[in-house]
Amino acid sequence: MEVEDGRSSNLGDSTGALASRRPRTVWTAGQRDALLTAFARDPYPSFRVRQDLAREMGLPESRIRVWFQNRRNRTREVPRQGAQGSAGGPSGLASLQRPREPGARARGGRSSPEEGRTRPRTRLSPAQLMILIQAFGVEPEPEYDARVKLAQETALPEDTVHIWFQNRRSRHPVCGRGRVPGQDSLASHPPTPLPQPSPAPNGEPSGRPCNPREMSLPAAAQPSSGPYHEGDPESHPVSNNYTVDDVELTLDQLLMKLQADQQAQDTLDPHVPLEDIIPTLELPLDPQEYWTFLLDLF
DNA sequence: GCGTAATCTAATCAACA
DNA sequence: TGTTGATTAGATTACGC
Repeated sequence: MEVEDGRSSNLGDSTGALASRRPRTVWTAGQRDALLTAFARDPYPSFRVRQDLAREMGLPESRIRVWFQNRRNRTREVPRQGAQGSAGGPSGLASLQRPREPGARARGGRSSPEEGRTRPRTRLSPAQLMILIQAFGVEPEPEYDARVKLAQETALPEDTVHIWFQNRRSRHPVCGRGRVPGQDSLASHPPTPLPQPSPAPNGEPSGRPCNPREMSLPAAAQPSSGPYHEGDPESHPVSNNYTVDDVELTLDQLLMKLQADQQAQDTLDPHVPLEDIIPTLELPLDPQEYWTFLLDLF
């Protein structure tokens, strides 16, 4: 599994400043020609085609996907003045209509299932999930550099990390955070610290979930008032006979173990089953039960 | 200053347990 | 059937030339 670093030779380095955004890709004339040719052939290339293009150009597949997204948007744009045809939609769209199945939706719709059409679905391991959830609790909107670090820690492509955060934000909104309209959220937050094993008692992550069900791991033990206990003051302890303190403690241990392993190996192997790690911890509760609880929690 | 890469949200599909 | 990774449209921001 490759980790996209997005720093190909033809990428500009933005002055050495903190990379809140991925350095802007500068296409060569040859690359642009190849992209335009591919776009003329199919504005909705499959994952396989995008991957082939990426390989030819020595760039991450995600750059190819974004180029096609932007290209479609620009091609679709119609003049604001004098535009008409409200009944049939923008006329400029005609050539861009993706072949759709009957009943396919306007958004998120896809053509019929086809081998290699989409990227193979990623199955995140418990260790990878733990790292991501922990990071999300600290910073739900990680900047580019932080995403690259997380990608290295989890051995996932940066793009997959990015998508995971997007999905997570949309499905697990956090209180007290929100994008200010007209403001680039990427530039509006300080550099993202990587997750720490033990948040200070009062140093809870700002990204507190709004949903009581959402117990981002490090924020699990929060007995104080607030949306967490809305209508269910006994909702935590979370499960069985465990208290949140038990969970917090063991999660801390688990994270420290993972980080120690990572330091020892330079990179964390996300494929190491969590069962192999948990028994080595000094747990205040039964490892097997804890493992079951973790699976339930995730 | 313009063109466009990068990023966001929202909606949706679809694989899988 | 619910969860969640992947994809899309559309809008916006900010960087390279």
